[in-house]
Amino acid sequence: MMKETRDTEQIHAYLRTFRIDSAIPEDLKPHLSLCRFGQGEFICTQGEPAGVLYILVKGKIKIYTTSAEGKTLILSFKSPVEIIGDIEYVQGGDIINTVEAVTSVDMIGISYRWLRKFANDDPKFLQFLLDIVTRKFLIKSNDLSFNLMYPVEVRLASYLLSVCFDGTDALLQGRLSTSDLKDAANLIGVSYRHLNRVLYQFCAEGLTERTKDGIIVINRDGLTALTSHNIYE
Amino acid sequence: MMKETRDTEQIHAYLRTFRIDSAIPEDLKPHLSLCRFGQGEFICTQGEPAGVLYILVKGKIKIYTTSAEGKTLILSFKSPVEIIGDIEYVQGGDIINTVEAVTSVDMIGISYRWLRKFANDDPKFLQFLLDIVTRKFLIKSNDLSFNLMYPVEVRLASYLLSVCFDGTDALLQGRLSTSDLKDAANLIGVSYRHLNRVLYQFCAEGLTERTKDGIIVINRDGLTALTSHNIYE
DNA sequence: ACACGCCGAGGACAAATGTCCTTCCCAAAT
DNA sequence: ATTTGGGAAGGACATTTGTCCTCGGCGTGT
Repeated sequence: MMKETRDTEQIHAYLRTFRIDSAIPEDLKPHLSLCRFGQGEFICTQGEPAGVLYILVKGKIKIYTTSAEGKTLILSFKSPVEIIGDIEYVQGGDIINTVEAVTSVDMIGISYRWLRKFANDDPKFLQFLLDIVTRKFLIKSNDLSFNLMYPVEVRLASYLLSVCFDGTDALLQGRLSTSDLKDAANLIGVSYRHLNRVLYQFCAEGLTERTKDGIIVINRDGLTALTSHNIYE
Repeated sequence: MMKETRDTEQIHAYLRTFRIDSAIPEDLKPHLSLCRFGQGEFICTQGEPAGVLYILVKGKIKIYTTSAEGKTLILSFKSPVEIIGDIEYVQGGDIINTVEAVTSVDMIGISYRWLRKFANDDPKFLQFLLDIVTRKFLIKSNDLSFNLMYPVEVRLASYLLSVCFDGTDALLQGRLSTSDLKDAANLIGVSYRHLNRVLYQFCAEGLTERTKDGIIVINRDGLTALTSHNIYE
């Protein structure tokens, strides 16, 4: 179902939009392709061999990991611009996490084969990667500290805020469907049951409100007060 | 109390030992210095401006973060070879975490000033950094999943194992002092009280034993069984 | 309209974890 | 040797979080 094209125009438009034009060596540019994934499709699967570096340029993806026991844990949701497969490219191992398209998604794909040939010694490109990976590290690092240091209440408030005024879903401002909430619970690392309890609290305090099919954030400032300065991502 | 020298012999011996000789551009080599920190000394402090990249070549360090509320969380212990200040170098921000010498410590220090001048466009060096940072990312990523997916019991068992047969402290094989245990609790993100409870369990099951000033790991395989495949770091 | 079935919210209880406090042991000081 | 202080272990209780189950609403098919 994934559709791969070589729409050079489109690809370069994306590169310009996200200002990564200059990070891509000229020799590499002919080998970029544009990949469109449908909603729910898998972009890559944990444990399989890695071979393509993707740049997310449109849509929203979900990244999660599956433990040996089969438990699944959502690690993050990402919007453009984001890189997938960078870690695997550098380390040379199998794919670490599963990535799934939440909406329909456009990605620029670059085969490792061409990367090694045309980009592996290019300082601009390496600096670009380095910037990306250090950013990812910082985000992970914050996540980890945040999870260990703060109670569910704060983490949930923080998460609600992060999706509430995330420009990408302007239509649903502050609105979360039930399935979103389930994902939130998973991301936060707490049972859905307990998330509901905390949500009950939030509603009682007038911070949120329940609707037929989810919740709405009513009092953004109230939630902000809970998280003070610590924001997810 | 930190002592900085230019013992070229020693520095190059270290570089060779850890096979990072080839990652350092020749022009940069004259600007390396050897820094010795005493036990308990701070190598760098969260929030201060960053200026030096350090390579840990001897001794053991502790990395921790302090939250806005003043709570402190141990992120990791590290032995050679490890890089400190890489993220800050790439991102250009202040120091992210506090790093403290657990034992007396030798580090090779390189000023950002010289790095920018002699290494910033060097593919070998950039690849070296990239390798380091992706590794760090993987470790963080595992930590995060591990913490969210497994109960304290498993995390503690895993941690005990990781320090038990970590060659660096061969003399204390499987022996943990009380203060080590406090650190362990902090690292795992659990109260010391609770860690003691779990430890009580372990002792009851014959996995560990209490001594006058700490515990000893008795049954390594038993602990391994608990953690199955998931190992800290 | 009615019956059926699914799914989500919340109740009830159990397990995990945190907080506070008491007790006890050991080491240093007198 | 006695005292004293600090620190560590464990008891008691509170809070958080998980598991399991029930109930009710809503959509679907007839």
